[in-house]
Amino acid sequence: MNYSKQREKILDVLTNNPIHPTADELLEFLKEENSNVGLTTLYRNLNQMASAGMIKKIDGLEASAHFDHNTFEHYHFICKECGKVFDIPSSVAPSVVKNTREATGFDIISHDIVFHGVCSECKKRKEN
Amino acid sequence: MNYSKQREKILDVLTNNPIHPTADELLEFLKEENSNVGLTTLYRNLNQMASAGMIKKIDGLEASAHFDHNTFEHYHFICKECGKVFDIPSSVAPSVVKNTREATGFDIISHDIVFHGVCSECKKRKEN
DNA sequence: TCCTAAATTGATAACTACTATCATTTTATG
DNA sequence: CATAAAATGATAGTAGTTATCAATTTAGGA
Repeated sequence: MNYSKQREKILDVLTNNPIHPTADELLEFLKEENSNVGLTTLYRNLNQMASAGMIKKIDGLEASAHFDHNTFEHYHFICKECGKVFDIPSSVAPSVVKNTREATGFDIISHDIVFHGVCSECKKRKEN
Repeated sequence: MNYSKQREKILDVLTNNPIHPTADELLEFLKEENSNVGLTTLYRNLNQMASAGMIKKIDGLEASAHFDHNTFEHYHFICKECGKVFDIPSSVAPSVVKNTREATGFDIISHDIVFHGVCSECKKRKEN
């Protein structure tokens, strides 16, 4: 990865912002500092830096929402090979709501855990 | 909420599908059963049923991804009043990856927890 | 049963977040 | 310097979703 003024600026703005800006918000911040960056450049750099581990992209799921008739509390696992979504029992994270409420004092209305990885079937298929 | 053929069909297809279909996939399933439903109607009903608690919408975050310079393992809380994103320490869900790996046998590459609720400041503001 | 108001539908158009294309510019290195 | 690789950014396009709104359907009364 080569150096570029724009990337430096983007990382700079991101580092000095305690909030977790969206691309749109970053564009705005950059404009305010008179360091305009093209939209494409911004997105490209955010993705590059995220896959280089320099920053973190928080997006949980792909573009489209999934719907589930199972309204019991449970979590989700998305296989990056086959794209299938699997249910994960809520017992894998006991008292996560209680812990979080105690740690923050916030009111928690809902929460979701999304795992990304490779499911059993795809693991098997890749071995052969 | 009044009865409607379309809503019944949508819920029916959703209930009989162990996978967690996207709106697009649902549209396809409905077509296969010769019960065409308009795109708008589908989305409207999914959202209505989700907010009525009849089904669950899995999307974790709003449309746009957020970026974070903090690459330490941590989770996120989104305040539904002010929209701010807060960091939550990973200690609120100890051994969640280990538990999930043991429960499923899946390879877990990454995971994210997103809480929705009301932050301290907004709680205070609403009291006054 | 019929009447009416409220709810629902669905075609169309629009919006938002994001990505592909590609000519131009910048950076790193021999 | 020279040159190849990398990066930029304007433009156009895509995907998922929502707004608009006239036409249809539903749920209760009279």
